[in-house]
Amino acid sequence: MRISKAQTKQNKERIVAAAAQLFRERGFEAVGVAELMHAAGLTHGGFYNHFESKRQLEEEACALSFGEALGPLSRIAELDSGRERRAAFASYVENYLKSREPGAAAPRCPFVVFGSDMPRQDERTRGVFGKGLRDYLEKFAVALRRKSKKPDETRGDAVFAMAAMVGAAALAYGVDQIDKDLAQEIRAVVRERVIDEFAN
Amino acid sequence: MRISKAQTKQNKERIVAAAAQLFRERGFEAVGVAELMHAAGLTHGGFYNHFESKRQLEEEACALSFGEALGPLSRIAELDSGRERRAAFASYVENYLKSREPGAAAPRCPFVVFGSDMPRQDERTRGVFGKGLRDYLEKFAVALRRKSKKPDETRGDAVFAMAAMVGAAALAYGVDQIDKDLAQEIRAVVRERVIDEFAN
DNA sequence: TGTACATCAGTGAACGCGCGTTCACTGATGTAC
DNA sequence: TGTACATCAGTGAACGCGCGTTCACTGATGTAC
Repeated sequence: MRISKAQTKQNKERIVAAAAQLFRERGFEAVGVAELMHAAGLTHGGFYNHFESKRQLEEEACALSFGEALGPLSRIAELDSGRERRAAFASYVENYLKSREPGAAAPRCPFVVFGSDMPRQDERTRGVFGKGLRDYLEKFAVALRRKSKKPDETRGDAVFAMAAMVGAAALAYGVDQIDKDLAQEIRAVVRERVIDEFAN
Repeated sequence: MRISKAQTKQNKERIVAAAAQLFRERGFEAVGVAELMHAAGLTHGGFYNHFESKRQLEEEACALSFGEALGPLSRIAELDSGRERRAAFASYVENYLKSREPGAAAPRCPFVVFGSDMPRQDERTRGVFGKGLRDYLEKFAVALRRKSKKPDETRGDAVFAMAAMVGAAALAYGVDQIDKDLAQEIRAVVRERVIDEFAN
């Protein structure tokens, strides 16, 4: 049965949204086209009415994930008062490295999840990752700017803080199921140090 | 044709060694049993004479990788002089975050590569990861110990430095093919800050 | 030490399952008059 | 506005390929006498 244009557009958006979430939970390879379509309330046969291939969906899902990740950071960067920015940044770090529920397949940081797969992705998807990371670091630096620091020092702060957060998230996720205490310790240490060093 | 016991043992070791390298280069799923056996100079049919399943090989390859990763760090931890330890640690960080050749599928840090896949691995493999990380952090802390610092502060230093290094490696690897300058910048920033903060 | 037989690592064809992709078909939407 | 036809998103069966796994077979090793 033919579907209205509005409905069609909405269906595609639901597919990409479902893909962004599932890919972030389990990675590209572990989520199949049929499961994705089902998660969007459709059947697998119609997939190729919307996308040329699964890889193209991977690209669009990446782009959506990075866009969503950038939003909250942009809002911090836009705050005028330095005090407010630092308070908001502290909350951001708290949330990024808060302890996860045991069984919860929480939507994860796209940089952590997608990074490992980039070498085997299409050039276009890699471009999306690169742009996502550049934009993210840029906003990160703006969020961390201080009158007392030079711009390139702030840039370094952003790179270093982000690396520490991403590394902590990656390591903690790896041991979360087998050694919850260690996962918590890693998150707590990096959370406190990043906040101490860059939000106070 | 039957093979001597010594030869059999050596063949198995070659399979595990090849797997450790290939898995670190491309991840578990992207490397097939046939390719692995071929890399070890054998044909795929004999695989199950050595392993119950591909997953069991994944576990053994993980264990080998973590063992190999621990060695150099242990050697640093064993140095008596603090000055020597810090110099050796600085070299270690330099090497860990040195720029990679463009096409080189360099053997990567097992924590970066395997972490993402742990939630979908066997409990035993997750155990290997957990033990690998605990041992690694322990040696890391010993390598960083200083008379002027309390043990739990040193522990925090180890967790934080390792998170930053792992995060930098993960991010840099993700953008290495698409934006080499950004990858280099991330490695350089974290390399210098980790060395400044913990090796000086 | 030499001989006869059992063992078992290695080989390569084949199996079976899952997954990405294709296809014929359906029927409501969109369009032309 | 109403009617007739073309379009095309959605459906579910089917295809084909790759990969993990199995299997019958080989022949040198290991062992028993």
